[in-house]
Amino acid sequence: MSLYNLENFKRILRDEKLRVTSQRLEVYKYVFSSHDHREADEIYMSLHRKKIGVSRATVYRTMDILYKHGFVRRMDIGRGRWLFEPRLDNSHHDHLVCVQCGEIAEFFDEEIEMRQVAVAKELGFSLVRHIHQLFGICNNCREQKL
Amino acid sequence: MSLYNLENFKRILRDEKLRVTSQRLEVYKYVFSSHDHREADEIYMSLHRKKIGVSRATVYRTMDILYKHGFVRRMDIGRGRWLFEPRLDNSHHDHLVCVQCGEIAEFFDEEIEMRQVAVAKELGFSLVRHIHQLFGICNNCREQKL
DNA sequence: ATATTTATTGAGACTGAGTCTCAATATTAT
DNA sequence: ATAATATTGAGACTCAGTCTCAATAAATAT
Repeated sequence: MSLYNLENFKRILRDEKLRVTSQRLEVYKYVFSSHDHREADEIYMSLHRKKIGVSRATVYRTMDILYKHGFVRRMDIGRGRWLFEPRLDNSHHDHLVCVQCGEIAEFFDEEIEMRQVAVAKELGFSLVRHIHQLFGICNNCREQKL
Repeated sequence: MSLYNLENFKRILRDEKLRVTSQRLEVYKYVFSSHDHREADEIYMSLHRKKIGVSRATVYRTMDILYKHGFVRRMDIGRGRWLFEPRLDNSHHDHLVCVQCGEIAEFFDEEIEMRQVAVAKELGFSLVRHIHQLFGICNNCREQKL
């Protein structure tokens, strides 16, 4: 059972003195309808195709709320673009992306996490956050090349 | 003595059948005049202030050439922006950025590098490249807060 | 319930780093 | 010197994302 169900989102909105609007709920429901990583514009277009009327501005604004309250993760994919994914549990992970087909795998490595903190400390920094993305070629794509 | 001196750049241009133009040389000279990490537009503006006439388009095009031929590194700082730094040696490193003052430190950690390859392999990928940025608060900024 | 207050929405203008166009110009080869 | 062709630059364009502001809808007070 995920912490992040619709009722929880409504509660947070109320706590923050934000209004519970049908648009916000539609965006939430769509984002949490799968585990997929999506761009904000993709979300807007999908809702649009499904005849669910939520403007582009509202989708972007709602994704900000979801991000700021920890409902979704945000992955910088360059050129000013983000990929959002629903946060289904509280575990941290980073991403491994296939440069051929775009497939995304998630990883978490205790050793890397610890070394990051240590490296920062050695240089006189206290670590706040990190971006870590690996790019490679997945098994599928490698086989197709042979 | 760095591999990357002006003569070497000219040689590469000739080898690639690219023309040796005063604009390209000016951009090169400016980028290699310090170790600083700069955005393309900063480079354009600096040359402009120094009354060195190189258009914005040419600065961007020249930075592409420098990047593609390994003269500079490029660091994605989000929202479609890049930071360039002259590559003064062949060693790989990643960055640690102070979220308060923007100071940039460089790091290289053998352990992290090895784990990245291992993690990718475990998930069925062969690693091609990675983005790894740490964000923290530097000693200076921490002290100023006290 | 109804009125009042005020947050939210949406169409479309705007932003800004970066890219592209194409006529004029500069470099290289002959 | 001339021909062939790559490069340049001014400014238009791109595109994800942000902002504006009048109209609308939620929440609150009466």
